[in-house]
Amino acid sequence: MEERYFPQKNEKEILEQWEKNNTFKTYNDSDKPKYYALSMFPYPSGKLHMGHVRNYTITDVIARFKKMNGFNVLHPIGWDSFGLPAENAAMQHGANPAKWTDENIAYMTKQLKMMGLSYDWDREVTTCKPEYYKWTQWLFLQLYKKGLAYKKEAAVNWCEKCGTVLANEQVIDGKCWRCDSVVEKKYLSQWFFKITDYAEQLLKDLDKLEGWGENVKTMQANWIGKSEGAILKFKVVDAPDGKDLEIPVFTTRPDTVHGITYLVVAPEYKDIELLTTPENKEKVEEYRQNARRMTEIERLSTERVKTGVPLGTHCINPYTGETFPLWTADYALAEYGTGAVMAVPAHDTRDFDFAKKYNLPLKVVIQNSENPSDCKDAAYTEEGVLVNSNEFNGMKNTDAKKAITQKAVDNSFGEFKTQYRLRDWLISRQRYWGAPIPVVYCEKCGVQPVKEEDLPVLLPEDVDFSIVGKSPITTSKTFKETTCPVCGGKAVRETDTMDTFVCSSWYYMRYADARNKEKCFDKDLANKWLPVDQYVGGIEHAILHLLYSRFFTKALKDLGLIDFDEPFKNLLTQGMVLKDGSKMSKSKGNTVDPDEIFQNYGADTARLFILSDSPPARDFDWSDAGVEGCYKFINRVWRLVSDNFKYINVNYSIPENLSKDNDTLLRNVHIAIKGITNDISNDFQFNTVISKYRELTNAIYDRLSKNFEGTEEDKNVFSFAVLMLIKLMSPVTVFMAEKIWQELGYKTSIHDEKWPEWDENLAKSAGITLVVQINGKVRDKIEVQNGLSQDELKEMALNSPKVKEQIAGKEVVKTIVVPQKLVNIVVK
RNA sequence: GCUCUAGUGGUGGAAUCGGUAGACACGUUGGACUUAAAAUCCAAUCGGGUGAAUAACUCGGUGCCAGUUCAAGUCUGGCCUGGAGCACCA
Repeated sequence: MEERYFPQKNEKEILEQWEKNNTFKTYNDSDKPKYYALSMFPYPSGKLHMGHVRNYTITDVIARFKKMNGFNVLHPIGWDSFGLPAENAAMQHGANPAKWTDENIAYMTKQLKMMGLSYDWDREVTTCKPEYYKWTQWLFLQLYKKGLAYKKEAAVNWCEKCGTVLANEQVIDGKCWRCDSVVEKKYLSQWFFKITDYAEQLLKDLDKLEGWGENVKTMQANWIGKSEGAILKFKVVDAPDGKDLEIPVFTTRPDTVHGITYLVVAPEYKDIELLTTPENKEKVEEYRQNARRMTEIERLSTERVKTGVPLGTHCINPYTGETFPLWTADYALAEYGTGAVMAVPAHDTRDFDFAKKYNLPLKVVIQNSENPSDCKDAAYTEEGVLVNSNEFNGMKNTDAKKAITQKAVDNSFGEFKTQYRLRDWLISRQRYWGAPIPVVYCEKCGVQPVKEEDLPVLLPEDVDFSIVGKSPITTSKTFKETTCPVCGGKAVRETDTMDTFVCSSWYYMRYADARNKEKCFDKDLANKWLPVDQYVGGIEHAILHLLYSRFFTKALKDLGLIDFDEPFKNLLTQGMVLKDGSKMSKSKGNTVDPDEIFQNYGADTARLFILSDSPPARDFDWSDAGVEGCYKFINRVWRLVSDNFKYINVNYSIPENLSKDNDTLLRNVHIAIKGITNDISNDFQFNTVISKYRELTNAIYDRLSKNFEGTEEDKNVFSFAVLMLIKLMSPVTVFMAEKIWQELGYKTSIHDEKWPEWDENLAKSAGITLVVQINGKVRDKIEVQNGLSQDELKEMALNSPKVKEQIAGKEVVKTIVVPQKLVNIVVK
């Protein structure tokens, strides 16, 4: 055995063996229980970054641990390979997006293999390949048939720089999630998925997801944004052309209805022209133009003073008979509720600000009886009792909500209503590098889905990427013109492609049956492997990918394609990889290239280090010294074996009645097995797992340095300790463990070994340190043997000379004995 | 503003049930080995105080203020600070 460990040479050699022996292939038929471990699949951007390394290492260790614990583990990988960067590369360097993507995948595949990840490469999926996107298109057609995919004209988010529309979820602070440029509003006809049909289920089923972090669940709940309230309708009394018009509003505060002093409609409100008097027309029109020109950022700014203009018309309040004016103001949002708001300045801070600016009246209808407010300086938004509200006076406002809405229901001017903030998912993209939306437009038959047997609708290759301002796909001469699947007449293809998040909303199901040419996947296989037992990825997908995937799962279940209704049972959101306290990024120039680490220290060091310093969910600060430390530790373990090779007997047996030193080591091994197993099982605390590797290593070295004579007993216990250490480390330092295993003469892989078990009686030290406290302060520590009775412990504590000295002349009030731990003597 | 999350040495972080605060490392300092260096090994390392002392002892200490308890990093109430998400959502 070599004196030093040479990662570069050994890792390469071992990789070749694993590949040859198919060590990590997953078979569908197995008697073992299944376990599905999954990392969020990467975008093939060119090279792995440290975030990838962290993500894949965490999942890999979980997969290997579960495999050693007797599970049939599915641990696949693939490529989220559609998307803009490939297209941008094509535009900038004249490269073909497919070629660019393929080259990146090839390089990153090499890197992933170098990391020693236990993937079943036979299940690799690549979303940009026709054999995959055929099924993305097929699923689109199923959703279309169910009415869950539809086209509508709407105000949508437009990113000029990316030349495409974006989903709501992809607009961050009014900016594009990808390129950070300001998003504009455009009115376009676009394809949507009806995710809002599932708003309630998506919200309710969050409760089922016990293995998800509270942060992710609340983020999703906030995004879905459920509000219970009422729709109340108000008749317009003086519409300019004498029409009978009604304005419905959504409110969560029907209890304040008697306090309405005006009503606001959004500038984009559909009937606004019918509600405007001729005298006000010009001003209203001007205001609407302005509102339209404003960017989301300007409009959403809470700093901005509220503005608006009166329409000149009025409504009547059916509860009071009072009339009140109509205004338009951009603090009312067209897309939420009905686009109209009843304004109660006394009890809503926004209405209060607006009323104050335009000198609109306010009317108090809720009072706190102990501390009444006239609402002159601020709106009163707390709970209270109704006043100035006719028959509802004296009622608690929480009760009044229901009673007042009920009155509207009884008199047909309102209803109970649950409102969600979630909007439908806009999936059209005016880009080339995505799955074409499989529909055609026929002059006679209108919108028609492509026939399933004609899938996939292939991306054309005769496209020109140099033309700016339109989707490259529209430059194809062959793509657009086609025939109608119904009448056979002339038709044109949809040139929009699907949001890449559609592709990634079902890839984890495809892994169950990745090579199926007849179906998107076999139902039984999907039901067998899913849901994913452990999903690992970045928090940045807390809403986007994770919400879309949940929607897909529910929709696919309703389509009868699967039997489960949540895709990911447990979710681990790993923290970021930082360098010098801030996120690694090219622009900051603080990146560390994984290749360099693999070259200089080997993949084992990278794996060990990235798990060692922080728990997985927390941010991790990369330090060169830390890498160095891990590399040293790997060599320390290697030397432990190589320097003491002569003492190792793989067919060891542990005799009874060990010497004290050997007994201590034996116990330390059992303590380590127990601790490491628990740490992995309990939230994957890999940082403490690695400290326990070090503790055990230290304990074994300790044994060697004291009275180690190389007797049969010494050798047997030492052998046991070393072999267990290597096994415990094998999910993390995968190459070194395998190499040592081979050096010890094994012909099979250590990665097919069973996880070690511990003996509960041995997983504790032979004696305990009894802590003796007086009034809760530590005063003495006594080494005692295990298993003494409470009285014996108490006796020993009271006999301690230090204790005697301290309690002399005082009265012992009480003595508390904690078995196996401490005695606390309370004195006065 | 609302929601979630965290706060422990010089640093990363440990600490099942409330029971020795600071495991394991990094860093630093000193030492051994060496002609020298690297590598390796050993020791010290929360702060204050008493002591000639690397002896012995003692007090304080887990963001702040209270409380519960024999005992609080851990439980309860109130605050402060950082991070994240949402945000004129009626």
